[in-house]
Amino acid sequence: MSEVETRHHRLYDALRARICLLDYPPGTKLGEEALAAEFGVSRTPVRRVLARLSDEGLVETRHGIGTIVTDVEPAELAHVYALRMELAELVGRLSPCPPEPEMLERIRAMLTRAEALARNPEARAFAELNAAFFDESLALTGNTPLAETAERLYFQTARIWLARIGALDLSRECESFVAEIRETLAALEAGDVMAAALVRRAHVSMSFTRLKGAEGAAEAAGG
Amino acid sequence: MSEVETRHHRLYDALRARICLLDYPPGTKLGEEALAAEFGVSRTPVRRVLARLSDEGLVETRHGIGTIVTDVEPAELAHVYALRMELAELVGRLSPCPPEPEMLERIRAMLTRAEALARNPEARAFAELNAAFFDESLALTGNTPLAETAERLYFQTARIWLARIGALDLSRECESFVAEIRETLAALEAGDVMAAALVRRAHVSMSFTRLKGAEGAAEAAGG
DNA sequence: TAGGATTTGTGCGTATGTATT
DNA sequence: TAATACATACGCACAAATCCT
Repeated sequence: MSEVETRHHRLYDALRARICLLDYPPGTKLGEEALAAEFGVSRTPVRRVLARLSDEGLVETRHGIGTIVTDVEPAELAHVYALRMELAELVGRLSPCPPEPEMLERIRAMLTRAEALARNPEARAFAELNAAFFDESLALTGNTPLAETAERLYFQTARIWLARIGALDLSRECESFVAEIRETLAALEAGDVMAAALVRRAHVSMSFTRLKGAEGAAEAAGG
Repeated sequence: MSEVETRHHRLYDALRARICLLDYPPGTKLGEEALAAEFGVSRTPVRRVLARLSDEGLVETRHGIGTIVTDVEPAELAHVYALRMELAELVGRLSPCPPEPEMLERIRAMLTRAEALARNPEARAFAELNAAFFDESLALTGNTPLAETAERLYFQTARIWLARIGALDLSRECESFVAEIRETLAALEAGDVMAAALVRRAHVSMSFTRLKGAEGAAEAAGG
């Protein structure tokens, strides 16, 4: 990979992570000059990265105003979740890849961390571990376009889910996550990728149901 | 829409169409300077569009060499088709939208044009009509992320299909297309979006099968 | 091997658009 | 309403990379 591409990825990954972990919550204004100074480059490569984030819908750039981290409307959120559920299942049906031993080892390590997290819940550590687990799940399909699509959709809504997690029961979310990793591990150790995919689909569905419930409760309470 | 965005879309749509209709076949070098001169802008907005096309995988930009229209490997092609089939079905399951009368009218007009094309096959006109029909099909779902994903995948492989169409029986492709429009129209006139989605899935599948058959025949013949 | 031609990447000054006072 | 501040969009000149002779 060329040095240009390396730097682009470094910038892109850093900004995307900050957006999705709410270091930059929706509405945050990202100054080209400030980012350029922080990363030790000029405005040009920064603008290249912001353009990509804009094409992907994570930020919105407007002439004379700035580059602002976007929010996601509830209707759009529902659509993304509905699609993510279907894609999760497709991971088990289109070119499923049996997991390598190293992958199982990594997931076991995640389970340990998740269990510790469940005993001592913390939103940000939860979000990071969740993202890492999602990243592993993408390796279960050899269908590259499917993996790329699933990843894009995950990053489009991860930050919204994290933003609303205060309204949810964080410890309950952690419990559910631990259960998901356990069930996934059992499926993968049996070599059943389809079962792992169905577990994931079920948990995406439940996660969205809890999200909707929390939203409804917040609205009913006048929030 | 701002003037900046308007120009961006004009450039983007133009270049994407040229790539997908094989005005720029894979391997073509797109010069920033030349495009800037043709569209009466400087290199900057051209580079903005080429960056987007690069992120979407339609071109590949390399320092010191140029921006080159990509090709798609057979394995990748198979993955994209497999995914497109599934997404075609999802159009009927996720937020299906009953078609408006104007849409039916437009599809009837397409049927007429397709029938004329079947009597007098022509690859480029076929490709354009096919793209227009696909565009209409996206309106059948209210799930925006699904529609956007389906569109991206369509544009990733449309040019490959068109490039290989010489190896196929063009008149047979036209016949199949006429049949697809007829069946789709029947389904939509009955208000059955799911049936229309299944028709589409079936035809995407058959199209890929014919493509594989032609590839295999070409290889067997030593091509 | 060297050097010139060509092409993209970068840096920065300027133009343009927006919001606020 | 006008002026000012500030941010992005643009265009150009130069640097860096590649190819060909």
